[in-house]
Amino acid sequence: MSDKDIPNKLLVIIGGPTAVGKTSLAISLAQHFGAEIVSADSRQVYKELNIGVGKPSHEQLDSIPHHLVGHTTISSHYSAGSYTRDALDIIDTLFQKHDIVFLTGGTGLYIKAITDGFDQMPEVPADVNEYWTQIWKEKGINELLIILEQKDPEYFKTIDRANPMRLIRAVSFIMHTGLPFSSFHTGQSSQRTFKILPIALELPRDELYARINQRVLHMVADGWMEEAMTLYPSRHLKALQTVGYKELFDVIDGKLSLEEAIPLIQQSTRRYAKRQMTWYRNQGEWTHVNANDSDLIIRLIEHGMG
RNA sequence: GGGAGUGCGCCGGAGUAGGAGAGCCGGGCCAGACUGUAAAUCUGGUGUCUUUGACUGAAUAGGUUCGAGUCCUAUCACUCCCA
Repeated sequence: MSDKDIPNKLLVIIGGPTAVGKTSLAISLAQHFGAEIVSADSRQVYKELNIGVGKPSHEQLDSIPHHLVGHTTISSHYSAGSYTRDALDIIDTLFQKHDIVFLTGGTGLYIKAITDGFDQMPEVPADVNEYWTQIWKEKGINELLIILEQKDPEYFKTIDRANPMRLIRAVSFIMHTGLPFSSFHTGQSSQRTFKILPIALELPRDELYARINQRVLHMVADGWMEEAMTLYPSRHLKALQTVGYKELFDVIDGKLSLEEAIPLIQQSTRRYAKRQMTWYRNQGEWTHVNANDSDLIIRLIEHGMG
């Protein structure tokens, strides 16, 4: 497909680390351009998670249509794969009535799946994954490495052999489908029928870290602890393997006081933000813009619309 | 005022019967990886320099010794006990 065949549809992506100000900026941009917002956040998808994941407020959600926020539940097996299907569906629908759609959120992999696409491959049922997770816990990482080396020597060569999550994924896939995992990694990127403008918001490190520290205090003041208590029975679900909730569950368990937990939550949030910044620096072609420079962003979008 | 103890790299811990170490464990921080758990998971670095190596370093200043982080003296800081 050549450039002239691509319809004049533009997906504006607002990325950047947590607490940089994506949510409110995306809302004002969407209002400015009369558009709607699709979220790309692996934790805001759950209806049970609110305060601690920085979900937009009711007021914000009412001010502009949002998609993929709180549309699933923590007991589902939601993943990057399910997200990709859901998001592409919604984006296509939105482009039927709009020329511009905003995609915003902090989950780099989810955004990458939209921009570059995933290779098509069969689904692996959750219980297969759980089975191999159990094997890993009981027998260790070597058990997985042995299988992988036998069944998919190609992938064995390239995989990070210290990373249990990746190994569990690969072995689960291979044992379920009977096919080598690597045979599905064609690396062919999907051709989208819309243009993409990826903007990564950034702030000086000191400023961002100060905002994070402040935001954690606000979340606690807004009742984060109470939210954590209602979710405590679900603490082993993967949706609850989330910055802050882990620490608050320790408070409920009596391992920490709330006063001790707060600096720890601020710390793990800063570490999370750092990992995100690494992603935006090194994954994909992002235009880096100061988070306060909305004028520049508007000009970039207008230019992108052609 | 008297007594006891402890002092090393961003922090905590372990260890050291004179042959050492820019060393160990954990944390922090910095940097990195990333195609279905991704707020997850994983990796590396963290005295200085001209970096396959070299140099400086164990509170500070001296001393003993072939050799001192380790022993001695003084000083400083902190902790505890007694007044």
